[in-house]
Amino acid sequence: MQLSERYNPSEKEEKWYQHWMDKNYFHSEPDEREPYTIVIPPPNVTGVLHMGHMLNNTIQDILIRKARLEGKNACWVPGTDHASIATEAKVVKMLRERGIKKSDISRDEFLKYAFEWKDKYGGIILDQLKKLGASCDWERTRFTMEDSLSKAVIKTFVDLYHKGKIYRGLRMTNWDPEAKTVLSNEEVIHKDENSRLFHVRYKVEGTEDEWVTIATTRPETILGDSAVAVHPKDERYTHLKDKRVIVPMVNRSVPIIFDRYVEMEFGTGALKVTPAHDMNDYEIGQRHELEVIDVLNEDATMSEAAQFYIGEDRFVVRKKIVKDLEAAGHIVEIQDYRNKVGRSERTNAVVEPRLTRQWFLDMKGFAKTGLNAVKSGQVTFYPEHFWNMYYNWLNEDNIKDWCISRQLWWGQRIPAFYYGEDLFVAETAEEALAQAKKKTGKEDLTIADLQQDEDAVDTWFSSWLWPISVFDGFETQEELKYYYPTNVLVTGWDIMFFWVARMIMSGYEWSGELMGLDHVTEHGRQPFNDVYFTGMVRDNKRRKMSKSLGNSPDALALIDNYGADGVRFGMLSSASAGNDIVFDAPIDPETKAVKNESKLCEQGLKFCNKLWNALRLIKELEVVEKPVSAEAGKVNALAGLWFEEKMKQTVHELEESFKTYRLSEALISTYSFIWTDFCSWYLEMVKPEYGKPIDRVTLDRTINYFERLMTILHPFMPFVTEEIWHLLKERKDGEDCVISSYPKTVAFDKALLKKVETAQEVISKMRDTRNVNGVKMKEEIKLYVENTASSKALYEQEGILEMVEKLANLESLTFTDNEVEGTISFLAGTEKYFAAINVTIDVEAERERFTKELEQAQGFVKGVEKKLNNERFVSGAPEAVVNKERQKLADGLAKIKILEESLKNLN
RNA sequence: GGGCGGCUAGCUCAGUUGGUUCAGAGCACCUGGUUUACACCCAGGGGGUCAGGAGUUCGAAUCUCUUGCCGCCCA
Repeated sequence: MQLSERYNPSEKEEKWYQHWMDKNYFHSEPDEREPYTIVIPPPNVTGVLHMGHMLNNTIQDILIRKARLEGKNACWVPGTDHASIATEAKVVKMLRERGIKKSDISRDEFLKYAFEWKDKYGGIILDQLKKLGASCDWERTRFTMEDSLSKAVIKTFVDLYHKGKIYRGLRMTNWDPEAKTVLSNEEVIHKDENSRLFHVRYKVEGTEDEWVTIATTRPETILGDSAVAVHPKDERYTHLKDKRVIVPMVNRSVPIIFDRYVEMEFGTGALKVTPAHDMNDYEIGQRHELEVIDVLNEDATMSEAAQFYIGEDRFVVRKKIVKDLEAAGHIVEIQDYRNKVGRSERTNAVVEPRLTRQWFLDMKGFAKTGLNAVKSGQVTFYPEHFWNMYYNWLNEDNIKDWCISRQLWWGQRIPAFYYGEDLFVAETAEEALAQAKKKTGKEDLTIADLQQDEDAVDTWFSSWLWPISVFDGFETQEELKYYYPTNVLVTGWDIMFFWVARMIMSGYEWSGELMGLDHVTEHGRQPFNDVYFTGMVRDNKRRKMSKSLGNSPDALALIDNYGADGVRFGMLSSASAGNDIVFDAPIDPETKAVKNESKLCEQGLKFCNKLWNALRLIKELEVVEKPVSAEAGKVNALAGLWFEEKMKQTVHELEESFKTYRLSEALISTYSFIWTDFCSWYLEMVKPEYGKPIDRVTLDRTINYFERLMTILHPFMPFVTEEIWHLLKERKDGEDCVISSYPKTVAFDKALLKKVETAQEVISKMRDTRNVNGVKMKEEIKLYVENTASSKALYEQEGILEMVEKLANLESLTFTDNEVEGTISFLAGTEKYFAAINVTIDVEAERERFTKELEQAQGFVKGVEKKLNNERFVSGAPEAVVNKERQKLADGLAKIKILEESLKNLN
């Protein structure tokens, strides 16, 4: 067979993905096997694949593919969430381009356009996941706005309302003036920004020239001031008790109030109070029964109540009012200042505190449940320390009620119906009507008399149901009972509050009601047993990679350049759980644009090529029935024995890594097992001399090992392993790597591994000796080993001697009882070797080398002796540790003896 | 202000209950090698006071305290 010189990912990957799809390998139906379930943290329907998705979904795919190989019923449910704010913005934009204003069309018409948009663009990210190799059950693809999932949202809303956990109230809320909707606290991102602190003086009422100076970063809100507050203990202001000041411009007389909230050290110690536009001022206002003057419209332009600048934007007004105040002599000082500014997570607009009437979910009980789920171990976090962040948010001192209503159309409409002052919450208008009739006694009421709430619920109020709703769990529990609790949720820690915490809450809220007490008592109420938090993908300046910063490489371009396998390797090899990863995509110094290049991904591609070349070696060998020589037979047999044990050892290590989600570690172990142990040692052992054939038994065994390696590597690099799997031998229909079987963990022969390791050390030392002395690898040389009990024991293992001869390219390896004249000696293990090298020996250099080694050995022995002479160590440490120390001492002493002899012989 | 995480080789990071010469990997670097599966390669090599200090222990990169710097979460 003729194989191309290099592995070419692009031509293979599409072919195999299609093959897996044709075979329907990713589809899962409940059966008698143990399930292994993952629900995807639904990406945003407006999203395109970015580095975070690649990391996150590579991890999920590794876990799900491994479970599949282990014979479990692996089910990975994909899908998207409807992302109300982001999508509504996109749809509004699309409409604008078509010359349609949102305000001119009805809610239903708008939704029609929105679904149209979603059908066109909403699946992009899922198609991109296929390029990455994600083995999702695509038949199960769900969307948070589809019927069944929407019904679940409505049902749970009504349920929570009747349980008394949802209420409606007038509160200070976070207003996004761009999206024109309220936000939850979690959707506001606070960051330090440069601003200015303005010191403005207000005249004390009834005086000619007495002033109180306040400090503010938001002078435009002065127009809505309804008091000036000072600290009751602030002596600078005690004389102003019961006095009033005049608010500049609007000339409103407002009281000077005394409130302990005021920080005396900050600014001038006097605080302007604007209850309508600041969370804290609102509270002060309530305490002192102050007037609430709302000077802003919903789009953050000045309202009629402001009296000035009506209809102008708040930031424009900020500049104008400073000028006008200055002209009127009110500005005392302007300082540069840094303060926290809250911006909308989605639109980046500066969030405006605003008094609005909204729906809230009472979080007290939920928070307790959420905490307990993790504390009790029913849900386990990886890495553990994320518990701290979780606790911090959920503990009763910090938890805030969740504002769940949004002033948007793209989302599930709140099932609340108003009739005058009365409110009816029901799953359908008909039910609400029935309630209304009962309550009012008016039998002739119709649906048209009821007014449904205009708002939609927060997107997260639908995605928190995801682990249940993707199985249609609120309608029928058959699938839910099989797949729930899911095994693991893989997500970035930045989404801990949005998803992780709330999914846990909803899981505990409804799993029992849905599946019955007996069922959840046995299987658990938690939506997932484990949570694997990934880190954020950052650039080399440690900034989070994002589209807006332009510092993220194009995910698909990376796949084009290195293959999905290469990219998966690159993503994962740098990603230990929970730690942020610095991705090495370089920046073009000229264009300043990020290049779609990566050293890590390149390493992945090179690895594919290494595998490919190992395959080429095997495929191009000529085969005979018997080994070409007795020596070859012995080496091949040893290679087989050894590699079998080495594989068992590696599988054991991998299992340990997987258990605690150390996937990066697992990949590196697999990589070095294949590259170093298989290619550099095993294949070199069994590889025939140039032009010679290989015997069939060895070749078959080698193919068998290679095949098992492909299964082990498959979860990490699915495409190249499938390709090689098929080229290794003829396969029957359906005999594919993706569904092959993963090796089980079994005990392995440590003694044999140790012997081969020692032989490898001899070979390395011999190679080094050649290197140092400038002896070519091709030149065969004679090597002697001192005849000792331990060297005898080593070479009693059949094949070791032949292995050393072959890989060190020796003419012979023989035992000797004496020092061999005119040779260069070296130590390997506790054995002394003499290499008959045809060079004049530099006695001084040799002496130096031995002396250095001797000093090292003496230092080592000294340390060990100190330990062993310590009573408390010998009696206190475990016996195994003490024995190891004794062995170390013996080995060290033997080494010293040899080195001393060598030095003596030099003289 | 409350809390969390990090500081280990030039760079990016591993190091699991303290115990093997435990100080490690990859990249980068240096030396040698190409008719031989692979130069996307092979064989070797150099390089670290484990941020500083103190403590616990027979024994500390690992546990405790403390100082410094960096990053993050919450207010």
